[in-house]
Amino acid sequence: MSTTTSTRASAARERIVETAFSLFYARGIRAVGVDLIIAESGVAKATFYKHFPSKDDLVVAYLDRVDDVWTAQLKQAATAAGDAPAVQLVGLFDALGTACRRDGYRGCAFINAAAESQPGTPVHDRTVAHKTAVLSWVSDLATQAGARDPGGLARSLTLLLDGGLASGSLDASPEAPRVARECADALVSAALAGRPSPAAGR
Amino acid sequence: MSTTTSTRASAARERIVETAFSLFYARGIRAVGVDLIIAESGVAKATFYKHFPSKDDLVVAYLDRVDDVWTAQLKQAATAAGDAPAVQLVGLFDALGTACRRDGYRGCAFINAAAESQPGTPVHDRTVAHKTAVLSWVSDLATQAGARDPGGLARSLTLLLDGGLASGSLDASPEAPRVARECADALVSAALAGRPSPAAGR
DNA sequence: TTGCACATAGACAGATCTGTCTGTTAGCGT
DNA sequence: ACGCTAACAGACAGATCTGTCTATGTGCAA
Repeated sequence: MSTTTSTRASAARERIVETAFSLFYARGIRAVGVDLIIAESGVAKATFYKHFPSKDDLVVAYLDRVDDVWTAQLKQAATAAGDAPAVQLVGLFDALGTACRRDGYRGCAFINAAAESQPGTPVHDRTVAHKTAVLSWVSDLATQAGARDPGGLARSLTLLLDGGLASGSLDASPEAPRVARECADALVSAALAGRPSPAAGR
Repeated sequence: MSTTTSTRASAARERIVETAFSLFYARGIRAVGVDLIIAESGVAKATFYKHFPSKDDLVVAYLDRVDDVWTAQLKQAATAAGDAPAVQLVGLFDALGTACRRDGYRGCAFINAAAESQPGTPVHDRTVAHKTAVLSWVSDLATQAGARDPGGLARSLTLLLDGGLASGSLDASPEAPRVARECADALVSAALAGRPSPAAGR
């Protein structure tokens, strides 16, 4: 087992991805050159290109990192709200509020990346995959909650979530996440009306 | 009166803005160089820089153009749906469906532009101004409709709209706009429950 | 000790991008 | 007929960006 190797490789690679995470998000992907990332992460150019044969490879790694982080925050917010799926569907919106409040918040990294890439490219595909994964997770939750139309409810909620993510950076007020959460609450309640049992129906 | 002058000036300027409109939207702002716009619009470089001293000036003109077009489409969809404000609040979502169906659709030009610019710059400010204007228009409509909480309703609806605009480009299915519209319908009905009169209440 | 895998340092090529500058051409009003 | 203004054509400077290449250093294992 090449523990030593991969550990050492990780050190440089990890620094690169970490730096890319900050810079790409804060300034945009095209606005940040590899030279800056190399300088900022204190890595040699050859090392950089050994780990990431092209800039796009790093961008993909960046998006994978964002996916890990954001998905974890969503799930954490959901479970923190309670055990019942219906409660979790609303609770996940707390992650939105937390994200928008963080300073340096600049919207959804995926939507931003999609804005800078063409459909059909690996980078753009990553965005689609992420949004699909979130939708499917919310859909499962809606099914477990016993919603009348789980797919439709999930779609509505993710629409609201994406809207909140997009608006949050254009609007200093904390109103957007709050309204999104309240709105989600109303939608979930409506979708569950008449089947208030904690366990899924039938 | 310099009618002649401004008419002539318009010809070149108009071609530039029109070209920028297509290219910036389709490929992203940073991805399109001024050289390409100059070539594509068949204009001399000196002429370009006479009308737009810097690329950013053109980007601002581009966003102003998008604002005109999109705002008109929203209002057209709203009035086409009917005269009652409550109906218009839902009807405006038809513009979303139409936009998403157009091919080459690549999300909201403003959100995309914001993704490529820094807060505090003229370009970014344009985005904020646009979103603020839409919110305020929807808010007026909600007030006229006699909604319980016009501001909150307007916020919810624009959240849904932005979410639809963002998701629409990541998701080939026409489901997002449809769900957004249905969801808007539910929200408007809920906000108006108990005051079904076409004229605002009290 | 010798070799190997990984890292550093930084010069370099080639493309591209923004913005400037020079010189020429065409239409319009006086 | 003349001059003004806008437009055209395109070379040029300077910066920046991606990606390659050479030369060197370092720690671990056999």
